Amino acid sequence: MTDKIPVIVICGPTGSGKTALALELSRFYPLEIVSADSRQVYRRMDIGTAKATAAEQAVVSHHLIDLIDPPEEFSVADYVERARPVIAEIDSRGRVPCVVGGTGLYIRALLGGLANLPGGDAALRAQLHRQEATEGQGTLFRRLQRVDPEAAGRIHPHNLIRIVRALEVYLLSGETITRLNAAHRFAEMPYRVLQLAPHWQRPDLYDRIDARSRQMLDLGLVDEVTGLLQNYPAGLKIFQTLGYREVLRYLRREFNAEEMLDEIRKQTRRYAKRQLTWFKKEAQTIWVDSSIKSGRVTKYIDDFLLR
RNA sequence: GCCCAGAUAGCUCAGUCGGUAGAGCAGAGGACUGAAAAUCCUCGUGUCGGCAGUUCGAUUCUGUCUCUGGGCA
Repeated sequence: MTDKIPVIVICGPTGSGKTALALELSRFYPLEIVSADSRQVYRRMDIGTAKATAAEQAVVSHHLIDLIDPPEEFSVADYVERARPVIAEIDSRGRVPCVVGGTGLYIRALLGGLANLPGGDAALRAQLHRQEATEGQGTLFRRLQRVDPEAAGRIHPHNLIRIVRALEVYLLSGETITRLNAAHRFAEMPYRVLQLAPHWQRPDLYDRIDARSRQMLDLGLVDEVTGLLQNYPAGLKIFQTLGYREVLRYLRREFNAEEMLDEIRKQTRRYAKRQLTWFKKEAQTIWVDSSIKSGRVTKYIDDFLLR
């Protein structure tokens, strides 16, 4: 029980001040930051992912940032595999790992473990998508109904990505995703966790998102995307990233500058809402007044670390 | 000051041959186990600008007032 490594988690929606809070806390506690962000793992995606700046990274050690180049693929499993040893090392140095990020699935998998499923197979996925395209909409869903009716009952017929994944698991392992997941339920619990999330009134959060969207453009997001396009094809997955895809459409003249900004703001608000839905569902999330001055955050941490 | 056109959901607008109304967008809620900043689902009651008249019944017709565009002086 008590020999479990203590981990502080700062999660929550984009723009809620997770990074700032972590930096602030690192002045009072021997923290090292473990990013939990599916886009900050990419090099050359700095502005649009609101990555901690070099100066900020110099103040506290940051981990799991800038791991791979844009053409490379990355998954939850890669994340967990890399994060686990990093956390162990931080602990062995007598410091406290502080997981900071908004990618809910990564955090859940890190803290709860991942079921023993086969990894993603790009070629198989492409093949399945081809089947859907040639044989008509609904083909894969009907196939899933035959193979794993329970999964088909859970997954909406339009949610192709999920349908493909469920079929992929079956085709690669011979076992259904339903059965493989059933025993697991994110129940590993390898760490002792304090999970905090900055709390905001919705309009205030949206104001922050609006301001940050504009700031990203002011800092040169368009140039960042242009630079990426000079080196990589526009078909890469990273160009589906919020912010980057809107800039791409601007560069293709589908948007003018104002429409691009509006679209980034809107999509970011929607993203924040999805994140809120995710973290609200996790009962252990403690929503805290984000200003450290209230003393509430430090109280939680003191209690947690002294336990 | 006069003439014309508007005033309906947060926004843009449609509509009701008189039986209290519906689209798009915005917004809200939700799902999620190797693509997760991805992907997917659900949700539309609002003094139909105010007041009065006609009518069994007015958001709809009539009058009047207010406001907003545009035009003429």
